[in-house]
Amino acid sequence: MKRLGKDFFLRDNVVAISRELIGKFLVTDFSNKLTSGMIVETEAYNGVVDKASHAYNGRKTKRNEVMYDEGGLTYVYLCYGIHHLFNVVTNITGIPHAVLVRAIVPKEGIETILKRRRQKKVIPKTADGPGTVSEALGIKTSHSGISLSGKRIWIEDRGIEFSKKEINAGPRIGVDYAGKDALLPYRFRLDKNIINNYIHEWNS
DNA sequence: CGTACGATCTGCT
DNA sequence: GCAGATCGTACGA
Repeated sequence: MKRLGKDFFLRDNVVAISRELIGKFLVTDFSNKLTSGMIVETEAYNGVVDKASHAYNGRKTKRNEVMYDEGGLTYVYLCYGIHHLFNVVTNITGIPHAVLVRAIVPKEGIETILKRRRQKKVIPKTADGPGTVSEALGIKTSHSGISLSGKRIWIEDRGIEFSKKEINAGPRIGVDYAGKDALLPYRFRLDKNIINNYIHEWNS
């Protein structure tokens, strides 16, 4: 039940961090409603050399400037005019690495999560996809640039470990424009059977 | 200033 | 399987 500290996010290897985040718990606490879920899918974005990254070739705008800040901050931006996508900034100041959280299995605050998602019960699609993750946890673009050491959003290690075999690596979603980089195995997801087992176990 | 489009989701077919 | 929704952001003029 320990919160991941800055040292975890300040490290250099964003791909390794992306894999290690599988099985950790993403927690939010907005207006006294605590909600959480186990991270089961992530994607790594490898900074200036990664064509799929917002920071490719040193690109820096008002939207993505937090990526250049120190690891352990959030980067949330709007996609397709609707979806708020949640990322964790990693590496030291000046190196714009980030990990996109693509799916979680809801754990705490289920009632709040279902209300936010306008659903009656937890199904595999409740927080599967980056837009739905943010909706389930109440994360919006206004939460970009805040610290994971604060009281509103953080990540916990609750001692759940998965073997390499249980975590599949593959190409990232929706980055066809990235050419060769679109093929890199920077997407990590927990085995679907294991995910479904947790969904069942935590809702019965 | 104007315009094109995206690290997507949903509902309908 | 596919189209429509929907709007801030980036970038060129």
